[in-house]
Amino acid sequence: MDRKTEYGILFEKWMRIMNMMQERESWKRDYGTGDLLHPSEIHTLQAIGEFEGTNISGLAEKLGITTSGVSQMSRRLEIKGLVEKMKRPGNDKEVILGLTEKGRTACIGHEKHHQQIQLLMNRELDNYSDECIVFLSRFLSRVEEVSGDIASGKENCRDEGGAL
Amino acid sequence: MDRKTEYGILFEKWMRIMNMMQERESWKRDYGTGDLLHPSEIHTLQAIGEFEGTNISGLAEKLGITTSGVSQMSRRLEIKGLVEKMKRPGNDKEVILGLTEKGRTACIGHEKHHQQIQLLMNRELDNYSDECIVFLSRFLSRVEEVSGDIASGKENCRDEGGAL
DNA sequence: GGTTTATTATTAAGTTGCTTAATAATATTG
DNA sequence: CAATATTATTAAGCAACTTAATAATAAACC
Repeated sequence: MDRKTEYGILFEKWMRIMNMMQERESWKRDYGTGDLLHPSEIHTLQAIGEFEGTNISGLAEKLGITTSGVSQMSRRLEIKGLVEKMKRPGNDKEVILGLTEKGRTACIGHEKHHQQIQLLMNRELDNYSDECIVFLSRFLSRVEEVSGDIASGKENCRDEGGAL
Repeated sequence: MDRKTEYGILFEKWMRIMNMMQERESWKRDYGTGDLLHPSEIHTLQAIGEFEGTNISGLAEKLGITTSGVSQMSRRLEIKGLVEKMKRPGNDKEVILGLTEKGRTACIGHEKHHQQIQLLMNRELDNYSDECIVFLSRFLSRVEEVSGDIASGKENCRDEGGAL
């Protein structure tokens, strides 16, 4: 099989995988608390755990969304009993976020889930030579670079980048 | 550097790329008609072009969404002047979909955009040996397989799969 | 100290891309 | 011809945001 044909097949595979990932973005899951959490909810929860004690605007910055979005999401998580909101001591303006016990449980469940996926990848990678691993690492780095370049508008497009 | 460490770095890279792809899913773009089209709009448009003359429910099946969703999206595309709706001859029930000239222009623009991204990947792949290409192809196939398995519920989860 | 300005959080309303449920119209079948 | 099925649309709702407006508090300035 010639190289160009192989490239085409490879690209199609890549695109199919990307599409799968996008579909998966609507799924919800129980991380061990009995609640079905949406990806955005568990993602926010994880960030609250990682930056425990941060205020709304701090978290907004970390997540790259508006304070409004964080405010809404944290209220939802508070209602579900996963997050605690309290005033920062000596400051009546800022609201700082922390995990409840239940929230911590969900975070641990999420972490475990993450590790399970990583394990799957590790098991796959075990089948290949060192050279392959080095190549794959380099290739993914390049994808990340190029993807970032596109995102920062170095391509001739008005508002978007590609899906590489 | 030992293999396990390399695996960790690789996995992080993979996850970062997946996250980038997801963010990109909200961007809109001008495909040569002056309209800024959302990914879903251009995706639907492309499908209408591919299965020209299909009815609403046929397209819904192809896209894996409800007829209601297709009905709404096709109305939007009709309003934007990209899609034409008409009754199937000899049938007052079915609505068949086709592209307008403008819609065709957008589709061609989309195709070109696709090709540009593919070109970027091809150029990158040109730097590697045949062995690397064969490996990458195999690796992506495995990712697709495993990802599909997870999706069809072969993992111990209630409603979700992983992000491999 | 008091006034202006800035920071911070919330809320209301809007958007996208769907979903489910209800409705209406047309086809098909018995 | 009546009952059933297919098809398309609409209304309402949800998730995960956004922008714009509002309200409260803190900081800076004079």
